[in-house]
Amino acid sequence: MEELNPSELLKQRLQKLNNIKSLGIEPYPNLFEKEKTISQITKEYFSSESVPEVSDVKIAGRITAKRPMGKAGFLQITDISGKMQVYANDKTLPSEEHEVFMELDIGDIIGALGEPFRTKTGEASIRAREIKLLAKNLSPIPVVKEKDGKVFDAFADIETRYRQRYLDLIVNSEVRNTFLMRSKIISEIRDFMNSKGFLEVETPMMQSIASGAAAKPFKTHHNALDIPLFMRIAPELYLKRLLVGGFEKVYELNRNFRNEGISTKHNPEFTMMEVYQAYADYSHMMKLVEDLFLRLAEKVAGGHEVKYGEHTISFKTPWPQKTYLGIIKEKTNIDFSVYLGNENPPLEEAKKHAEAVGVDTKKCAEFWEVVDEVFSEKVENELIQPIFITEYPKAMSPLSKNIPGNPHLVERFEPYIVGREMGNAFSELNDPIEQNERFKQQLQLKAEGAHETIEMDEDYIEALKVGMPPAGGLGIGIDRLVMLFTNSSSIKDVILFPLLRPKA
RNA sequence: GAGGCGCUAGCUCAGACGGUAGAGCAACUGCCUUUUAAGCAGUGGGUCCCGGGUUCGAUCCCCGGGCGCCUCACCA
Repeated sequence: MEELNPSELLKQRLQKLNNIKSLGIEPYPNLFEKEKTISQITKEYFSSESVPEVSDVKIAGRITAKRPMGKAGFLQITDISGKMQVYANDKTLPSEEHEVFMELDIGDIIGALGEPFRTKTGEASIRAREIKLLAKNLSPIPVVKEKDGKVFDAFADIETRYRQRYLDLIVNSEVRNTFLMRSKIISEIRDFMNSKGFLEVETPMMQSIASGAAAKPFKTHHNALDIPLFMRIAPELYLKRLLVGGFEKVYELNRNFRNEGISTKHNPEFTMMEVYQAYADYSHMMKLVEDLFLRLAEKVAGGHEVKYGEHTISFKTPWPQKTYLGIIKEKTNIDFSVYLGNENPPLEEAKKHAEAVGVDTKKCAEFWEVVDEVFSEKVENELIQPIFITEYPKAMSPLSKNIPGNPHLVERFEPYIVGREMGNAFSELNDPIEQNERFKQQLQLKAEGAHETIEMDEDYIEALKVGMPPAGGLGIGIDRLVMLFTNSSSIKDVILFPLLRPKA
């Protein structure tokens, strides 16, 4: 029990708990079998004016409002599907249960059995002839009131909402809806992928080399082997080992971990889907992305349009395409393509161009970092409607395959929606000798001070030497996708328990 | 990591030349047997985020710290 300074509220609740026990009633019974949700009951008994005559409707959920009147009273019960009133008085209930009924609190979980009826104002209700306490609430929940769509005394403190998400879920129905939607979206994605013949697989979350992306990993240690391990920053290289192994269409939908900042768009653990298809290339991945987003829009929003903030996003296919360097030129008039053939493109010149259009390049240590800075400052935010940005410089894409006949550009695209990168895809580099060279170039760039580079993975080169079929690959950030389809502005609003610093 | 803002009752928030605080809801007591932001009457409840300084006196002023939010940086 509570040791230190039980609050007055807690003392009162504990007193009630004892009262209930002294009546011989178990305040935390083992089981109450719920047969129907509130919305099912509503549909079944209250879809017309006249309520069918039955006496044994069973309802269970949490008390979220209480309107007592003398020896009678109404309780508002909320379950996962909705809300319903339960009415009882000293005639409808046995005397002992009536005694408990009178003592019930907002926050208690109860089950009730009784006949459905409409009150004189027409509200769907249950007249209880049996009420069972299922869990006594000792720590009061926020009480939110509502009238005509207007919310009073909203539970709004963001920090408490995230730290005690269960209260947020109990009290704020739009939060509950967002997470119901998240589950639905993820399940739709799996259905979609499975229906296209992709196999869902699981590859290591703990890896001895954190490669496959450019990011800082979390480090841990395995005691028995006495080796360092890293939480994965991407499953990419393992999934491609599976292509070597003969699987032809695989995907993994699970967590990645990156030891980087926290923001409205970043959580250290986030959900990613990666897809690999052998005997395909990036154009197949484009089609897959278009079809997937359109299907999600149809399932979630009932059409090809989704509202996000002030924007209405249309997922009609096909999406437009623009090349990476082309759109930079279009928006800034800087033509970086003239440097493509240059082995060592001049950093200072890039900075001069960038600064001329007002881009701060202080942090950039390398030519292509400057280019990418220009892209994110001057282009990204304007890509509201779905678009594919294509043809990335090879130097920025160490795992992708060249465009045939073009040694400087790779077959790669990134889908952008509402100014955000939603994914990354390319034709997978399967030449082990070239891949080895690309890893080495990454090491070189790192030595020159580039901030994020991809780690060398020699074991992966070994796999490629066995032979990987030509393939297209795709990664999609699922949290951001869910943000888009749930009209959420912070990633914390689509992650049930976002990382927060522990309360001291 | 930097800057800005915030932290007062269980919840939402007021407030005070610096003299240890208040409302609504929730809770408690009484009345009320179809209410629905139920109603009426009454009652209780606070280390005013933490620590230090100034002061006769700090929740308020100053300094330091904690946590959060927003913006920026990095990425997805």
